[in-house]
Amino acid sequence: MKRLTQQFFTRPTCTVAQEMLGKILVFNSHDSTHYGIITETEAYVGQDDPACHAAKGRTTRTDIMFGSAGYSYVYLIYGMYHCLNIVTEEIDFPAAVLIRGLALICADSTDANTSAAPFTILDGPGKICRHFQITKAHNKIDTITSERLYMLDAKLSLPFTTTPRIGIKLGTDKLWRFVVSPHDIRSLSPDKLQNIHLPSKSSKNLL
DNA sequence: AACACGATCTACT
DNA sequence: GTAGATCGTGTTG
Repeated sequence: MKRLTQQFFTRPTCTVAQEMLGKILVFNSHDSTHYGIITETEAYVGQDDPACHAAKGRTTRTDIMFGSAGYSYVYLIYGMYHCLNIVTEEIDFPAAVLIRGLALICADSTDANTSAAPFTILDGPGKICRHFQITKAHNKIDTITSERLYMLDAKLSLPFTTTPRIGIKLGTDKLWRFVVSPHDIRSLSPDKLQNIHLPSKSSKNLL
């Protein structure tokens, strides 16, 4: 599987957010590697978007959003949860995609005799970072080149719906949240998943 | 230096 | 449906 390139992220944020659905997020914590199929995203698009953290201009926190596409933007919300974003668009245009949902890929799900739901679904940006142990220590990682945090193109095409963004007060008129339904996640056919070769040392199939 | 509040989640009524 | 946890950041003085 190929990694997502900087060109992938250097495009209109809503396009990137939609196309990130079905891609594989990879994160190496100190003791293990986590994989998840991205199933929900939101776009935050520039200074004209009142919900975007960079709407009021460049600050210490939002500086990363003005930088190169493909960098991580991790922030603490409500004093207790972290949220993971990927910076998009050209330099000096502050925008990012918030990763809100994942279908976890576990080695345990490789048992072909198990007909139970193969995926654990993490719905919510805080849950994702809590599970992966992503913190502000992982802010400003270049996911194009990093071995710690990056994305892979599994060539999956998933249907999705478009809704207003969640948890914001301004900008709710924009339909910039993109969601794959749990049903469509579960109905991912095994033959498609067989094409997913995780970049482990043994490089064995997922299923 | 003090203050208000947020791209959330959980528990409880 | 509503409240509370909890703290970094940006703004104001």
